[in-house]
Amino acid sequence: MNFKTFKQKALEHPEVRKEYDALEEEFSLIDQLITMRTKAGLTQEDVAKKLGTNKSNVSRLERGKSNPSWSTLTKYAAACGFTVRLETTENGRTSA
Amino acid sequence: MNFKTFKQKALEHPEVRKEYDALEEEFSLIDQLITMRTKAGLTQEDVAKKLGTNKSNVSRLERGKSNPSWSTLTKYAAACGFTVRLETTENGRTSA
DNA sequence: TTTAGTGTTATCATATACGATAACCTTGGT
DNA sequence: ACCAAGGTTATCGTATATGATAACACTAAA
Repeated sequence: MNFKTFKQKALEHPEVRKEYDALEEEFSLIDQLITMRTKAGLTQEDVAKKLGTNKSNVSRLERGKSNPSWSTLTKYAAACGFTVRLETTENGRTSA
Repeated sequence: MNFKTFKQKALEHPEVRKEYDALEEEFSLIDQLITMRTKAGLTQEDVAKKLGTNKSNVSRLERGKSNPSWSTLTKYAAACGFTVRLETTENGRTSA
């Protein structure tokens, strides 16, 4: 069990999850995908069904084996009960 | 001249830009792309060169004629001097 | 240890993003 | 009116994202 797996597992526990939510962390796109699903308490198959696809494809996405399109990210997030937005940061300052 | 065009034009003026930066607005992905480039003071051709591609493709992207991949968004932003991040918002609350 | 649930990998087919090129349109300056 | 800069559109080729299916791996619980 590596750290990423550990983190995702930990999020399944309400207390951990609660503390975690308090933080504003920055991590990889993949981490964010997995975290959304974990927070939603869904399996890859659950998400796949909502997306009208298969769990293998969800796995591929979460394993970073592809370079997802914006709509894929949007749909995946929606299936997990999230909305997404592109946060852009100009060299130095943060912005719209 | 429609509103979107007007907004982009307005951003070229320093005073407008300055006031605009103060706001945290939320708009479409395309708006964000165009705004990044406008803020950077670059032409589509400028960005295209930095990306190693052609202005026509940049136009296609900004006109919403495609469904860009995450890496395309990242590269485009970098060419404009920005970094991007996927902001995920869980139904109701905001999160990582 | 077997089993069920979950996730992973491999492979193929199809849709589409992206690059290249060329022609065209729009607008501002002269 | 002309011109040049910036932006748009059309089209084609290639790479790759995504869907479908099937086989495999891992873990926890009985």
